[in-house]
Amino acid sequence: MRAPPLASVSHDGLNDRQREAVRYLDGPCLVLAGAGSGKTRVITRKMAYLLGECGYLARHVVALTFTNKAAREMNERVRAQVGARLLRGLTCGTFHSLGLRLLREEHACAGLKPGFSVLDAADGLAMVQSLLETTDRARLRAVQQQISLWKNALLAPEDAGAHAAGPEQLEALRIYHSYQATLQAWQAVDFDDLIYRPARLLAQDADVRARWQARIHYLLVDEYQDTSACQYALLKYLIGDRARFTAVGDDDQAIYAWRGATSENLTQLAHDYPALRVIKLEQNYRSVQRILQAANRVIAHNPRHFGKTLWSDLGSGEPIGVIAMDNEQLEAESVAMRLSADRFGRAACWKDFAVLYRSNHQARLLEQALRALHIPYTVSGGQSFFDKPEIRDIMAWLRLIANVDEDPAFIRAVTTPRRGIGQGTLQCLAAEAARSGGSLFAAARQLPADAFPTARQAVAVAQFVQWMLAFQGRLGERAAGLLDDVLQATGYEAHLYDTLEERQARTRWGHVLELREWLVRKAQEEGLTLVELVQRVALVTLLERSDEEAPDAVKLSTLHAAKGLEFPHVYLVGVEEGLLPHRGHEEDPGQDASADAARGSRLEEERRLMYVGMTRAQRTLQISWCRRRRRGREDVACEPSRFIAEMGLEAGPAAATADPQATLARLRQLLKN
DNA sequence: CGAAGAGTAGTTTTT
DNA sequence: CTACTCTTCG
Repeated sequence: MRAPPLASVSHDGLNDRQREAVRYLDGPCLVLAGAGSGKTRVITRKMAYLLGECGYLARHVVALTFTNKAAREMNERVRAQVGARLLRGLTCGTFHSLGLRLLREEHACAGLKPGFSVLDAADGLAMVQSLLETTDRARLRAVQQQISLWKNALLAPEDAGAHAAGPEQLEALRIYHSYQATLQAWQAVDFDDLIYRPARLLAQDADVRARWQARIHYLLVDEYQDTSACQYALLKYLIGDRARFTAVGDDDQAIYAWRGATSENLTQLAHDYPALRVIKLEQNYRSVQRILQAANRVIAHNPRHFGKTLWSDLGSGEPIGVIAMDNEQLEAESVAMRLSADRFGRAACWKDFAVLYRSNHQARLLEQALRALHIPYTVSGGQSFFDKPEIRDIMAWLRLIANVDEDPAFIRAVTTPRRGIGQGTLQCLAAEAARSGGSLFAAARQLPADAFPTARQAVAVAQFVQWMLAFQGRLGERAAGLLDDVLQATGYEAHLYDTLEERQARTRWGHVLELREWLVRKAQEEGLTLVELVQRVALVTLLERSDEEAPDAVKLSTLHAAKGLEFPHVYLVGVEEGLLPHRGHEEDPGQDASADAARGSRLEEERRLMYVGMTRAQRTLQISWCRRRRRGREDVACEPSRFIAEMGLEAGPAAATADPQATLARLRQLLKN
């Protein structure tokens, strides 16, 4: 982060407001931190303050974030200030990882066995599919999302009925009931359960509540505006009457309402804790004035609860560029070329640049365009390492060893690599499981050999069961040896080379070895058992090495994934009606009195997304939109986003009047030489 | 049972 | 255009 000007700070590098936020420990504290106002600095300094000067023991301090990356960064920054020794025992992680830990430690009270599984979204969707018996993907996702929203609103299946309206919601409710029952039968939890179940448990069980409240003496929450009702409930139970906590957030950057977050939690906090000290951070240390002013104008179109006015003394900066391109292909090419020219012209590094967009699929064209000009880049988000089929294959084995009752893992493990067990055999097992009410594995174990159509199937199943039981008995061993034996037993490497082309097999096997390395390293570093490792993997979205090595590369990122980051130069692409704001989110606020009108309209959230994107930029901001864009099959005409008008740029001789197409041709010529 | 082929549907954001 | 699903054949 850029060093603040000397005049406004004292020796400790904090301004008055920031210092107040760090030092205030007497009661509940809410820090309203505008974009670029030094939020991370405050939160890490406060942790250092607690652990250092105030003598809090690390194991009594909990800091919660939304992403693993944010947690890791926070950890490092605090360590740099207080040293590794004082950090031992500190809980600094995501809501989900804290929830997982609580469930693990209190598994008996929660009605779970120690090796319970954590299902990822794909497994959850598969379960909804089997329950709903349809292949309509849109419908399946809608049901899954509805269930997720109910959980985030802390509604059990029994309670959700009161909030379900219409045949579709009632159907979703029916699925919700059986969904939870099936999870319990599998001894599995889904992502949302990692918050939902701990919150319920703390509400119901006074002993558990007392245990955790005694343990947490101070709690800090980052990105508080993105908490759901469920997460807020969890927080309240953890905080207890002591109410020693600091929440940091910015209602203007709330962009996760679609997954159950309610920025009402900000106003709710003042109601629930009348002693709440509210501190506003309004000086922006990131962006030049032109950018900040335009962003302020855009966000001013939203109704706002807290009157923050961000200001900056970093100079006015260059005008914001807005250009229109004929289609997304040209847009991507022009970004690539302007990027090249910019880097040269400003003598900057590649990593000083970011290209931001609304939705993931936009990355494709940009990647192509950048690759064509040999511009190094990294893509944030996108498909995760742990989503790769070869990784899911191996993980299915490990998950099954940890919890033989988890049917999704069973199905995957028993069918890959192919071992003569297919649809027919699985149907046999499913029938038995349905009859006895047990898991597929239990069925495989119990079913006599003559229950299968062919003897071959019976043998294959029996052998698989033997394997599994043998591995299960070795759960206590070191992860490395067990893992190697699993790979050996499955013959996975040979399977890859048998079924794929040489090249592909080699990369995939490489991934498997990477996974092996990662698991073994984790096991050693943090002293985790295989069971713990397997549970944690569901929460890890990216391999950690990916941002450890910091190559000099342009960052391609969705707006959502860009939150919390900053770049000297930002290109914001696809700023059109229908994309940003996204289709179906353009309705004007106010008219309908439906439930989510209270939560603020979707348009407002899209506007905040624009605001987040703009405020990532430190020095220059380039915005582009396309006159035509391919949507599905057909080309459609597009109009510039209303947010461009809302920026209120002075109509000058700047970029608006330049002919981008001509510029493009000129640049193209330039690059040829 | 499993692999290769043809046809078909699909585009928001993520822990 | 691509990725995935369902179908058909060995």
